[in-house]
Amino acid sequence: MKIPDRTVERVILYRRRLRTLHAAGQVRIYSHELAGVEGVTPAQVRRDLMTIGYTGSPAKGYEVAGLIAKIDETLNPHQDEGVVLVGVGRLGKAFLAYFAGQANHLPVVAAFDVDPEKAGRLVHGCRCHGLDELETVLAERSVRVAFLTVPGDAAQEVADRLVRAGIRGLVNLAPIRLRVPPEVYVEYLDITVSLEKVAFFARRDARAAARSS
Amino acid sequence: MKIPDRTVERVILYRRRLRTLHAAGQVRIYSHELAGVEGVTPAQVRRDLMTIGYTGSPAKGYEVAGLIAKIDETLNPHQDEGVVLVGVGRLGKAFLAYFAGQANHLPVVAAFDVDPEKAGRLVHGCRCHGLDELETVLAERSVRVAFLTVPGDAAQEVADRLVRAGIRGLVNLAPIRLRVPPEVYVEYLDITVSLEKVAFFARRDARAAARSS
DNA sequence: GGCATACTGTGAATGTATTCACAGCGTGAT
DNA sequence: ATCACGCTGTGAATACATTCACAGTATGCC
Ligand SMILES: NC(=O)c1ccc[n+]([C@@H]2O[C@H](COP(=O)([O-])OP(=O)(O)OC[C@H]3O[C@@H](n4cnc5c(N)ncnc54)[C@H](O)[C@@H]3O)[C@@H](O)[C@H]2O)c1
Ligand SMILES: NC(=O)c1ccc[n+]([C@@H]2O[C@H](COP(=O)([O-])OP(=O)(O)OC[C@H]3O[C@@H](n4cnc5c(N)ncnc54)[C@H](O)[C@@H]3O)[C@@H](O)[C@H]2O)c1
Repeated sequence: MKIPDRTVERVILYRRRLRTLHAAGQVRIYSHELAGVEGVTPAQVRRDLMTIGYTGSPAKGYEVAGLIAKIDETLNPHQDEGVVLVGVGRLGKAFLAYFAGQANHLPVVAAFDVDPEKAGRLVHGCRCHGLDELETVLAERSVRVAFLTVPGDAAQEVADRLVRAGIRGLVNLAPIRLRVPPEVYVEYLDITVSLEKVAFFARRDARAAARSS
Repeated sequence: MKIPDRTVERVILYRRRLRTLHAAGQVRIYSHELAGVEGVTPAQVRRDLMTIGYTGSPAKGYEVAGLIAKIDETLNPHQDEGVVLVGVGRLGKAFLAYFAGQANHLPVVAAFDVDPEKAGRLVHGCRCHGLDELETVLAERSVRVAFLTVPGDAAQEVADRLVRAGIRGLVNLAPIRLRVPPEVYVEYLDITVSLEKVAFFARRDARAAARSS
């Protein structure tokens, strides 16, 4: 079953909202309620849930707990898997701090940096290694996903090495497009591009716009 | 002339690459060269340039300098405009540091935080104000775009206030969807969602994937 | 000068995403 | 029991984005 990129993104948003509602004691939800919160149409919500194969009932809507379970099962069929972060600079440290404070099912299990100053230290509870240990740690922890927060001119080189070490997914914060083999998925978070885009659309009469990232 | 979201994004990437090439002395470029670097097809590049109304010549390709000028003119028809940042936390500080080191045509002209500790201080060369000065500063500098790096539970409230103060575009880093009037454009940079998406696609056989953000 | 080349510009085709619109149904009201 | 309601699930329609494919053409070469 193939789930399109856009749908995956929205389903992740639904899940986040559903968890909050579940914690607040809500048992059922209608497509238009979820839609309202996430800024999409009810039809889209129904189509998305159909895509992941979850079925509600016309009179009662969707069961919050059941839907969360279905999403978990669809998106995270395996055990919690660790991710790593390469480039413990300002941005990298902010990320480590942020993820340290979260009970995530995708914990950051290790960080890496060329700077020998940083090797061996704990940064917000996350062990920072020298680059020489990269292959070993990745293999030990069987990590498949990495954050890339190194300077732009080191990014390709580091990405190559990560891919060789078995990484299959990258969240790239460096302002360059990476060349990777087709089986590696890259998500680009390009802050400068986002800013320029917003500056452009802020000028014209933008549609409310949703789109995540 | 309406330029689609996706095209704007790619054009911004082309411009970044073109600036590097121009600095390196390259005078002309073919669609397939630009495409190769940015991970899109040559046909797409040509279509994008057609959309912004730039014309090359079959034998010589596109003129690097002319194309940059055309993109600038299309995307940034006005003078350099300042942007502001609200929420001088870990992420906000990283951004301020980053943009301070760049000669950007979208300079961060002011920052804001509720924390009285931060008010009045200079953070990486950027003046940090208390929230009470928000309306005044925005009006003075006629700022239309803002970064939102406050905690999730403050984001909606701050966004409302920014919109009331005249903001027309937001780059939102907080993990919630904002309710804003339709004339306000919001770009979501949701790091957790990106991570989860990558974790999902890293598992299946991902297509090389481009997509920015 | 004439010709072969390799590109661009673009209509048309294809592919993908979203929305419409409605049949069908379980529920709660009566 | 029966009915009316308001929801879901989904085929079909639409809208949007990408790619194909090729005519047209400026250039450099001989
Ligand atoms: N900070 C921001 O707000 C911001 C905004 C937009 C983009 N970015 C991008 O994010 C990336 C990181 O930004 P930053 O501000 O944290 O930079 P930074 O300079 O603070 O940190 C970069 C870190 O990477 C390390 N590093 C350098 N080369 C490395 C290598 N080959 N292997 C491993 N580690 C290496 C450095 O030692 C440093 O600790 C950059 O590509 C930057 O362009 C940052
Ligand atoms: N740090 C990360 O790597 C990371 C990753 C993903 C998402 N985020 C999101 O980015 C946002 C900022 O993250 P952070 O790590 O910088 O948090 P932080 O707690 O370090 O910083 C938040 C800042 O916002 C200020 N603030 C709080 N309420 C405010 C208000 N009403 N008006 C103005 N300022 C206010 C606080 O004083 C603080 O300085 C959060 O929404 C967080 O969820 C951060």
